[in-house]
Amino acid sequence: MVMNLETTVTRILQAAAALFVAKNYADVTVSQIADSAGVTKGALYHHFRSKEELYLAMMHAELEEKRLLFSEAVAPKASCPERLGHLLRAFLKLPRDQREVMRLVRRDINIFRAHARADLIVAYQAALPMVAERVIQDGIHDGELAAGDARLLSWQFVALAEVALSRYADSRFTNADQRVAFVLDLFFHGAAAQHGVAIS
Amino acid sequence: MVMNLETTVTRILQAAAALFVAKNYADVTVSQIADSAGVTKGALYHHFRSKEELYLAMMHAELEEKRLLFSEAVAPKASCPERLGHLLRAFLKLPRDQREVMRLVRRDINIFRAHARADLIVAYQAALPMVAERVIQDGIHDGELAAGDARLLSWQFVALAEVALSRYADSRFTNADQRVAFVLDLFFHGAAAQHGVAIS
DNA sequence: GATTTGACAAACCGACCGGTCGGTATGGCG
DNA sequence: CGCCATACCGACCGGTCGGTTTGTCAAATC
Repeated sequence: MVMNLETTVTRILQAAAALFVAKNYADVTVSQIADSAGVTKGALYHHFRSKEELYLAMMHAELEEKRLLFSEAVAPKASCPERLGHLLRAFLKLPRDQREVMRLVRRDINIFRAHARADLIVAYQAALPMVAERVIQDGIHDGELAAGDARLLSWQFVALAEVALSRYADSRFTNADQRVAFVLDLFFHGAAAQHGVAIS
Repeated sequence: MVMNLETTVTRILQAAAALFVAKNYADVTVSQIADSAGVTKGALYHHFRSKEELYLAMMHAELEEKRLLFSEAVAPKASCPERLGHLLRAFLKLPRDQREVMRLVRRDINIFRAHARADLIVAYQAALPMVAERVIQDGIHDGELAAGDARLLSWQFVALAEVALSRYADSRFTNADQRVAFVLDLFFHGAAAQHGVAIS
């Protein structure tokens, strides 16, 4: 026994991730997931008690993976903008559908009961906003950022980054550096025209 | 004949809006919509050919309403920040579920076929981002904003505004003015600490 | 080598839901 | 009044989908 248990489970999780990114929760059937993973529905239900449990397992696995990735990206000691730049670059290096997984949380958050929902939000926040929040908190502490609510600012930062990753934005940037610079500049200095700013 | 045709249709549309805000497209049944509107499913299907058509009709009606509202809000001649402030205030004055309707577009956009999807996106963009875009374009033209892609900037602005409308943000602001000022300040001047800025 | 156990397959079930359809009520119009 | 169009009702159907049940086979256990 055991044997390729792990490969089967991970194959199911990967198939589920791909399908849930491509289609709505309700429009993805467990049969499709099973087929896509090369197993039968019976096998799938042998490893997961329900469609919901499978979805949640997939999301938590993905989010934990991202959390580790992003945490490492901002780990080096550097200035606040540099570290947020590292974060953005780590995000950009992900293949498109890996990035899209982050979007699922917001899309599907209201289809689960309160308990599962809260767990998902916690996992999502740990994966991305809280990583940014810690960097921003350091930035506030070091005087690189104006005093303010670090959590709110981190969400704002993530929101700006997401827009800069949209399909429309794809056509506006020629490379990743440009995109990163744009987001950082907007977040730190805003969109107003510079009228000869004096930096101390 | 005719008579309360209009009231029946609008009651169905309103019931649909409320339900689709509260639950996923797939989790809202047409029977629920009919019940909530005080009619039978037969009556509903007398006025709408399908669930999808009903949803789309509801969304287009809502978005057109918002488009008018927002367009009026930014109409007065004023500075770019002032006009964007008007836009934010118009948004804030809406009851919560009216605001949430705007979120539906992003949530449900990928459950329809290409044609309906494109229509929805156009209606959404006309309702909010393009209103902001025109203001931002004027701002760039008048030198209030740094030169840049007005469309991309408008999306960034909307993204910032949405975060500032989140439930968490609710707890960080005591009144609407504070919220508006926060978003405007962040959008125009960024989050960096001010080191004695000289404005011409 | 008999038995247990876990991984998987395949057929199946029950509930639900979008959509249909035959029919009724109402009210304008000639 | 007779005729027709439109608003609306409510029972019903076909299909789908999450989940279950039963069976099989191979590896582990004794």
